[in-house]
Amino acid sequence: MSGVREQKKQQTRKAIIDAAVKLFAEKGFEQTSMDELARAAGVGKGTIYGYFKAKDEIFLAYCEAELEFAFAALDRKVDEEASLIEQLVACMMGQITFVTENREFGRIFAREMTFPGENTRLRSRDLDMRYLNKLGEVLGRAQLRGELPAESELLLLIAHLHALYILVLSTMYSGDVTSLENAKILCRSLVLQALHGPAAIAEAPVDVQTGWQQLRQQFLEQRKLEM
Amino acid sequence: MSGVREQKKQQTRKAIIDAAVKLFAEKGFEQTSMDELARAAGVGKGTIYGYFKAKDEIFLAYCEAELEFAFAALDRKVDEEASLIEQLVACMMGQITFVTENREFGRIFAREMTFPGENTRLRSRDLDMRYLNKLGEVLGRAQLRGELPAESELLLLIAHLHALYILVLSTMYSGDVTSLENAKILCRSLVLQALHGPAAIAEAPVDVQTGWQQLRQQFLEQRKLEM
DNA sequence: CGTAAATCTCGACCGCAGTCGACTTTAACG
DNA sequence: CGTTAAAGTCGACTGCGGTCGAGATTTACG
Repeated sequence: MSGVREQKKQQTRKAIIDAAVKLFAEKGFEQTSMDELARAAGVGKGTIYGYFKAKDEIFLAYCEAELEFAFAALDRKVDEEASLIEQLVACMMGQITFVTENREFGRIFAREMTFPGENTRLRSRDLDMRYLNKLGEVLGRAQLRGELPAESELLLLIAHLHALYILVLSTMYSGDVTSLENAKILCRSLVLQALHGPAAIAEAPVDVQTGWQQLRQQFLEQRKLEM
Repeated sequence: MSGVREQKKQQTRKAIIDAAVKLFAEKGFEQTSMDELARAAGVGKGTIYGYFKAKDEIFLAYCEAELEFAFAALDRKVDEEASLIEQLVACMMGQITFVTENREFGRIFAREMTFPGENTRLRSRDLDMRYLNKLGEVLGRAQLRGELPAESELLLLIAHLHALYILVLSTMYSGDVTSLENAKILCRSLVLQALHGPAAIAEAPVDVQTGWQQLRQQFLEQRKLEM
């Protein structure tokens, strides 16, 4: 029962993740082969599969480490005194910025989180629970402040906002939105609409309106012209 | 210039797609190898890559054919006389039903549509434009009927509804929603909220409220208990 | 200790998607 | 026609993710 074995296992696991973090960052996920990874970690290829079911899973482990940073940053970024909308936009943009820092990384991550395969389902669930909780906190505080009707269904609202987040992410991969500023404008417009109904934009501050109009114009032109 | 060559090309292309439709339906996308597909289509494996860049692309071609049915069905299903909400729910459920008929098929499709890779971007854009247009029609008619404020930003609303559709799809793959009925309840609740604001559920008909409450309960239990 | 069982490690191996360049068929032109 | 260039076809081959079972290492126990 001397933890020799357990200790070694932890070491090996760490060696694999460390090697993965290094290689994924250096040359990308797709471009890193399992053979390389095994060599870099100083273990046999088969050994890796004793620790992770699949390459994707290593990737998610890597994500978890990275996500610590992202969430810590989020806590700093979300100003509890700001308006509900600004807080929500900050939440969404925090995630989007993070995911978009490495485009390829982000796509795999987003795909796996949004439409998880059988083997990554539970893990992805854990991960997005954290984000959902964050949204819940923000909404809960707003409800206490009276900025949100008391009879709002928070869970439904969370789902709603999560949907908008996924959409914005999607537009960044489909090419409809190409900059973080535009993503932010889209976030703000959508959140506004979600909280204040279909006519929200018409009643919004001028800068939000013009921002949206520009985005709208870009979208229409792009969809017409391209291909 | 005698179209002999062109004609043959069309034949070959058709043979490949036909074989793909047959095999994909029979044994699934992942389980069908390119060697098999080539043999079934009566061509060499390399030849396929003269017609399609990658396996995914054959898949999308297959989708396009299937989608014809789905859209035709959609036109039949969406009752222009029904309330806006029912029409929107019908749109969403039409897509969801279609995508979910073959789970694995649906996941690949949803992933590729929501977070397209470089090579499938344009094609996926075409495909979802059709759905977006459909939503636009429904919303446009509702606006004329006065069921929607005149100052609504239709494009933003379309984006919004599209987001909700993706979310519902996502819940079906993350395991939070497991039946089409529940998906429908979620759709209806979300659409209601999107059109009437955060307090919409509280003002909704009783059956919608209880449906949502049950779904909510299921979700909470599942997330607590599992794993 | 010794030894048997359990656990862990490894790289040869498998099946697959996708490439390559040798080969065949068609088109173009004198 | 004959000849040449272009277009199309093919399956052996490459590199990959993932498996497997033989062998090494640790544990449990007499």
